Amino acid sequence: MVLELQQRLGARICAVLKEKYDLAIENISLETPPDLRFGEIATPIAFELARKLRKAPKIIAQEIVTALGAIDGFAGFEVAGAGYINARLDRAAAVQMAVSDEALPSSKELLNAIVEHTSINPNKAAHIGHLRNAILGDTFVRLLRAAGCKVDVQNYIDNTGVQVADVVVGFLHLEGKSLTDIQEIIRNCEMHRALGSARQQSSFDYYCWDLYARTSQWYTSGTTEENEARKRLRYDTLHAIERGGNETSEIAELISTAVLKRHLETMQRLGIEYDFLPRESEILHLKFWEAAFEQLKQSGVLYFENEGKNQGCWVMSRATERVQDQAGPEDDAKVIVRSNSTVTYVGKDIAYHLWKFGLLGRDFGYKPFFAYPNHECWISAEHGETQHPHFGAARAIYNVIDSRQSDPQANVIQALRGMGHAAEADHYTHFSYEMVALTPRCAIELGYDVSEEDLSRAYIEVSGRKGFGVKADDLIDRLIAATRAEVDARQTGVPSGRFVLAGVGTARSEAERHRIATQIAIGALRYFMLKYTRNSVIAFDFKDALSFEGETGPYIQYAVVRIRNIFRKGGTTPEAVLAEFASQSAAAGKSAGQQKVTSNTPQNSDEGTKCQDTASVVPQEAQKNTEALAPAASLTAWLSSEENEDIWSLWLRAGRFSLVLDQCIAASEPAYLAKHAFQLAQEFNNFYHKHHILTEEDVNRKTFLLATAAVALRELVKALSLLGIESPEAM
RNA sequence: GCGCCCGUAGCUCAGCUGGAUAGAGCGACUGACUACGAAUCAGUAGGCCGGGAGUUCGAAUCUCUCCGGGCGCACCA
Repeated sequence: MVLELQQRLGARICAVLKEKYDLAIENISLETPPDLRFGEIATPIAFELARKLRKAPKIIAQEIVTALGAIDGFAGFEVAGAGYINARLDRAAAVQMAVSDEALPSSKELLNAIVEHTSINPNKAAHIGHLRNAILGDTFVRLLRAAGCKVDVQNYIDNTGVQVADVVVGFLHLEGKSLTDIQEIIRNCEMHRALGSARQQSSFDYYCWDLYARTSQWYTSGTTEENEARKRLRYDTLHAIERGGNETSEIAELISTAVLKRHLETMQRLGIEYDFLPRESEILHLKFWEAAFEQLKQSGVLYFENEGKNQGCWVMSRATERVQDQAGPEDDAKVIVRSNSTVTYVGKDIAYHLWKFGLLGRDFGYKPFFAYPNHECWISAEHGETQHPHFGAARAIYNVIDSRQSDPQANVIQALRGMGHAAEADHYTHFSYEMVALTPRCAIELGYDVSEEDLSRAYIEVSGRKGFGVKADDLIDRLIAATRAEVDARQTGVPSGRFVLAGVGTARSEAERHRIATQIAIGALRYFMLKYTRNSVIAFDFKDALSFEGETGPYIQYAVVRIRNIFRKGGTTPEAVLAEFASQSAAAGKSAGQQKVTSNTPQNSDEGTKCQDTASVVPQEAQKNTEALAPAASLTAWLSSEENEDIWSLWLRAGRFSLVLDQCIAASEPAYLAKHAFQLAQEFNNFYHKHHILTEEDVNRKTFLLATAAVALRELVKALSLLGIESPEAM
């Protein structure tokens, strides 16, 4: 609603500037004034034009205002301050717009996009850092889809790296396990899992977490000779895995696949699903790099270095500035192919991204891998199924990768551009975010040894290698336990201050309690990860993450539950109320437009009768009284009176959704939506305390208040669902 | 040494492309539950927006510089 009106106003101002001053200004900056006293939309355009036109801003503003005339949806314009133009909305009209829930303007060309996120090395359990990645990525996917974009979700699996080799070394050489032993361990974990045993017994990824940390330590814990032998073992294992077709690579595949399944299960708890899992092993075996190498050589992006420190390597110039007159080797260049003719990580990444944009001329094989209730997730394979969906060849890609990787990401973009794929380079977004670290207090709480130096820091980086961090499933389990305690407390009538009314705590089944607790826990977790903007480091602390008050997911969910309770108690539904309110205000709007008051009383229409019988003892009088005023007039009065400013403010906030969505996508920043949802819930709670809806005697006003609640509900549920947070029926 | 990010209330953070009186949450203190459930609401206190200079009618926001903190910059993967 607000977005639409802003666009309308912007276009009109644009036209005025054109005809009046012959100025072609594309983007009229429009903003939200700090206070409703200044109207709903404002523009400082007159300030910008002051110098160009050599006139005082105030005079320009006045000229524009007079030239604007009347615009549909606006009540008027005025000049304020030193030259602001403030626009006041036609509040009754705006409310009607908000009720109709306008379709989203699909302003964006319908881009076919790939969002890649999660991408956890399949050698250990997921930790809180991975949660931030996956939640950010998943939420962004939801935002893009809401805006009408077709999105494939990919989760890149580096199953041939040293990290996997380390766990293989651990199993084979530290634990002396064989292939069949490992199969047995995995089977055992799955059995324990089915029985609902504790995480330590039932999670293969937890087993690997510890083993990986032990192996990492083992490499440096022996004598110098021993350590060297161990390192050799490590690289022999790595190379065997990369080659494939041997028992070591078979073990690696077994481990990484089992851990990957655990990751998908963990993420599924948060409502996160994937479409395709491309694996590094296929990028290797299907010779993606060889195809890319040819293209890179032909385009001249890579060149062979004959001297200097990178002698014998294929390298890529790093920076954009090419100092031509500077002779000699470019030691600063990025090595893509080593002197032993193996390819670096960035090289493989370039090949992979050429595939993403459909520029490689090769494709993966595809096999189904993981079944979600509503769709299948596919995985790359050397020899896939003949029938499979098509991935890749996207117009835009978003890589959710932490900010430490911005250098290699920039390298890939630079290579694309150098190869002449400028459009692709422009649509390549490194969706970067800062890490999740632990506060020293949290680290101590978890029982880790914290050094003196770390104690003095604000936060300590998590490390999978050291086994230092909070595992994702542990956190989710703790959250569910905490929310479950709250749900039970509200259930058994142990009140947090208030008497629990009979009937309020109607006995809920075990399954129901569990479901509610889970919804709240996930809501708390997702909101916690989304409320910070991307480039702020989250210093993780259980106290903050386990909080359900204030700016949290449960706060917003609670507002939803409150609204639902109102409708439940009132014996009506949001849909019915909105339908009634819409027909009422539409009819009234028409009559008001004709300057005539009709005797039409929409309250008596069949739609609205349900909520009538409980309240309104004096329907006849009430109708008589409001007849003189007519719903439109009273609506306008309610929306503009001082003591109802909170109601109008709530409607206005509710109408900002598409504007916020636009901003989120433009800035790749889901936190804006999180903020919006919280503010909306906050305004609703304020409204809730101030106006008691069900005891309102004026039936027209009661309908109006119910409609306000209904729109708030609709917008809250919509915003929450885009944040991946469910709206519980009860709490 | 080079590059990127951060520095805003006691703490954790918002502040969109420069704009009107710098906002939330937590914590502290005061109040409000026999109402549609208080996982809530109202109120009070708390700020040279790291320092300095510049651009501008106008700077938390842009530029430069200094200070403080974090992360990158390998033929590792």
